[in-house]
Amino acid sequence: MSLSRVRRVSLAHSVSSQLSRAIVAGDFPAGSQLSEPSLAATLGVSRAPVREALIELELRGLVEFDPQGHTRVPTLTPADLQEIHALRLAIDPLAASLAAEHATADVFAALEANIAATKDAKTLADVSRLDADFHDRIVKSGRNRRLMLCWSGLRDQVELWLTQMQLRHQAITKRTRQQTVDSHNKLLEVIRSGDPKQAAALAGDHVAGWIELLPTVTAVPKG
Amino acid sequence: MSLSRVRRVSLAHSVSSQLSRAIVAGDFPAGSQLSEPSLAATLGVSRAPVREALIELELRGLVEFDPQGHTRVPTLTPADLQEIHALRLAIDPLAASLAAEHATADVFAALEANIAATKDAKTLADVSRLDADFHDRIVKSGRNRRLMLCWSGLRDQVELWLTQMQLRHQAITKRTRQQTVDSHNKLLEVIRSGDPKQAAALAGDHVAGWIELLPTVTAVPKG
DNA sequence: GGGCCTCATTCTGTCGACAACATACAATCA
DNA sequence: TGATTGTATGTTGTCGACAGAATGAGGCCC
Repeated sequence: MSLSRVRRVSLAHSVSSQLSRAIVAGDFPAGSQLSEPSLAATLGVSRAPVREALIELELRGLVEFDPQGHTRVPTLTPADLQEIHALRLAIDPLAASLAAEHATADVFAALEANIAATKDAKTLADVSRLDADFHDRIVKSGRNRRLMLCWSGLRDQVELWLTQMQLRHQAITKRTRQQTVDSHNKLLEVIRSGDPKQAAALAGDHVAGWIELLPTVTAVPKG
Repeated sequence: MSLSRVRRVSLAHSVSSQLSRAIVAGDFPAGSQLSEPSLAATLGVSRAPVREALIELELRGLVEFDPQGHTRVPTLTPADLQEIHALRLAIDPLAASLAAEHATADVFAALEANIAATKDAKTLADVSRLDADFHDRIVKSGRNRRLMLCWSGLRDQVELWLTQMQLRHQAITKRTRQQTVDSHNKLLEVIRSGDPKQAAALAGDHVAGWIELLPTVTAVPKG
């Protein structure tokens, strides 16, 4: 039997990850207030870890503090989404180019598995989750911690936006799914080829394509 | 007389800004441990606001938590600087293109004043501060909060790196200064022209130029 | 009946205290 | 002497408590 390193996990971290999952999943309506005492009571901890988690979530864009100091779930507007997309148009090409330089075989395997899974996706939530995971692996393979930090914040906010638009359970069209699969396949191949510039260019196209895809899905909310 | 909104400023915010200034200024040696009790005693507050400030500083990259939970001033390596520069190569063009779309007359005035001040810069610290301010205004004029957040973190870390390299008081050559002035002038003009694509391209060149400039100043530390 | 004042509630910001844990050092034993 | 144990100190993670501010309900006066 091999012993593995014991890692102590703080309550604040548990609260943070639980809260971020809950917020992204839509457990709290947009604009609703998160009171520290009530969260602390619900989670069975004191206010201190809750407070620390909220500070972290604020910097990640999953909650915001109003002028009175109350914590609220932000109501993401089209302008917010535009901000996010503008940043992604700058970030994703960098991620792809770094991946082209540093990615290893196991990354490719994971990306292939991800694409295979995407072919079975039924809802927008499935595609979204798999897409986020796909880009997660690309970003991580680039080995740039600061880039990862920036990306993870954007990713969570996109997920939150999907939830707030009530798009999570909308069925996807074959065309949307196929488009995603094709796009990811191309991205994977160019990264595997190891050409940073081509990878960056294609990643930019990928994001731009996704942005253009949005109106078609937002046009019919409540699938 | 016009009344401005009274903003209550929390101790945590004061601690955060004081600490970030102190860290960037080099008051704490690289790698040194920041103990909460001692900081709290020095600042005359309890540990709670100090803790909150440290969490914020960690997400901004000005401190890091080691596995034991101790807070340390990160020792920025060349690899860190490379990470930062890679991100800036992606971020700055976006900032410039947004500025080209949204910047107003007062921004141009401020940028002109900044360039004028740069002509009198004596040390690398001067140039660095003015350069950071120059880009600050460009980023802010783009009206993308998420971009501003990302940028401000990078800016502080670059400042910290300059401090750790003991480059702050190094005299600058006329050539370096002139190069900065010329580059900023060109950037200002292309932003003023309102062409986002050109602005983005030029901003990328600007960052790349600055990166290439670095070896020449790091080659002779301790001016 | 409408506007104003008071009060109760709730929340945040801050504080001091305690337990668990890590680290360094001194003491002990083979 | 060298390894091990015990101890003392310092630090973090967490908790409960309190003051000040904001908010809303309810009563009161005109």
